[in-house]
Amino acid sequence: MQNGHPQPIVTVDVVLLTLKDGALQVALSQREHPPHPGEWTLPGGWVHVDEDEDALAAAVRILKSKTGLQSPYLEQLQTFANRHRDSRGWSVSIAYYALVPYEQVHERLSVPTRSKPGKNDATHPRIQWRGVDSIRSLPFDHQKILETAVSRVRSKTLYSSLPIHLMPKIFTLSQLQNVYEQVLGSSLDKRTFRRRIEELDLVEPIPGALEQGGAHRPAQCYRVKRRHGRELALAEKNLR
Amino acid sequence: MQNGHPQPIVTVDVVLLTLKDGALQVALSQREHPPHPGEWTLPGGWVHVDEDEDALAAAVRILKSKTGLQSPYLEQLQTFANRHRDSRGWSVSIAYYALVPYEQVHERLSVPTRSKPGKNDATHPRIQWRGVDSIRSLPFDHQKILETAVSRVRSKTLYSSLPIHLMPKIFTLSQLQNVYEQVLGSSLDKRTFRRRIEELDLVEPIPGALEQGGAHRPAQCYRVKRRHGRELALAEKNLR
DNA sequence: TTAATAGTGTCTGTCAGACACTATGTG
DNA sequence: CACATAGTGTCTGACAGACACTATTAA
Repeated sequence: MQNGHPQPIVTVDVVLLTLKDGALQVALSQREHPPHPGEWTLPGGWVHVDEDEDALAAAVRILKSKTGLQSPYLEQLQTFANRHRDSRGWSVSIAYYALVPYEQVHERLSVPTRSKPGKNDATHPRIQWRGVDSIRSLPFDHQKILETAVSRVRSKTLYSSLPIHLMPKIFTLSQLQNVYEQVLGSSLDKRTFRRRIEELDLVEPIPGALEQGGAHRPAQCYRVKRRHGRELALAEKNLR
Repeated sequence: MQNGHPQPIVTVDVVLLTLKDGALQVALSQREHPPHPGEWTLPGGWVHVDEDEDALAAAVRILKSKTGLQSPYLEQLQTFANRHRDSRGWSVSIAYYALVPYEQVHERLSVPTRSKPGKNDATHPRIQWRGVDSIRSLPFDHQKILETAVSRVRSKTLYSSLPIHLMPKIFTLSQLQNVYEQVLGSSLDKRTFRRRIEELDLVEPIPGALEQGGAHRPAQCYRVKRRHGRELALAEKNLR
């Protein structure tokens, strides 16, 4: 209650996406409390006005507490706010989407934390990965939030370097092209793809680094240029 | 307070834009109460959980109460949410932007309502139009919200038909091109512009309607095709 | 006639897609 | 050698920008 007005509930929900088994997958988290106890939903939570500086900080905190992830690419998606989406009352969900390389998730969720042995994180959150195109319905309006996020990621993939945030630190151009193709669900022409990547000027070859092992010509290894590193991703603004 | 968590304040702010005197202008509304009493800000207000169905409905209500406008093009912009933007506490602003033809605003704000003579709307809100590029600072974080909106409108103008919502019901292609140029602040090639408009397939010539009067060849009059009328605009979704 | 704006024809440089070609590793 | 994938050369059709040209009115 503020100035005589009852206030809506304010939450932040995060659509965390990764590429696994050749498909775009979303992280679902199991709810502990009503409404929908035990069901799998997008990771979300209340804004904590006493500890969160802003909505982005709330998203970072929630993502870390529910998945252990520290700093994936994170960007505001859209706000979903109406009377019916949550049975507890008129509610606002400031939705974010996040991209993370699967190798990074895998470390976090399957390997016990060695850095602080005294701290018990065995109760680490229950996360389930689901292919985004196999999900038919989710509690609240999370299905719609998910669809909005996937649609946004796919369309930004058409004209930006967004999928770079799904790559490991070192990768080849063929691997990068595969990631684009898996996100979009369609194949791309090799020459055109490489021209685009070169124009974007976001990656650079690692001198002398070649990927050996295949029964074929070894591939040049690339990395993201410094100024476009993952740490800067948080600060990136909407292009349009 | 919900579930033991103090809740943020939730408001909706609207960046209402029009084209007047050859430039993009924004509607500012004079605040009545603290904080910043008497100062000019973006029209905004609380979400009323008892009367608003959703955030869009709140934006419509706020816009109507502060400007008298019924149904301009209205679309969610972005949500600004942090601890510092409002001195009353941790606050959320779900920001919208709206486009309206100036002739329509002019009717509403300067002509007394004749439809319901018994109802007094003489106390109609104080609105001031300011060129968007002449504004250097606004209270709260409204400067940033304004800049985000203007930037979004300009970039969408580059690849969409957004400025159509700034046009009167009947217009010529030259007038439409002028509007695009005024929004963008740069001139466009006539041939290229007309090709684009034709491809978008959003407007149609009005049979037999020519704009007479000038000392030159009369221009064909156009209108927005039915399926793209202003009444549908509210339901339109983000392209990307 | 001139002036002014509406509207069209058309050349040209750029560039994305297509695809063939060369390069270089393994077995 | 065959084979597989990496990486490059290059043709071509589509198309955006540029701009000249025609059309149609008023005075």
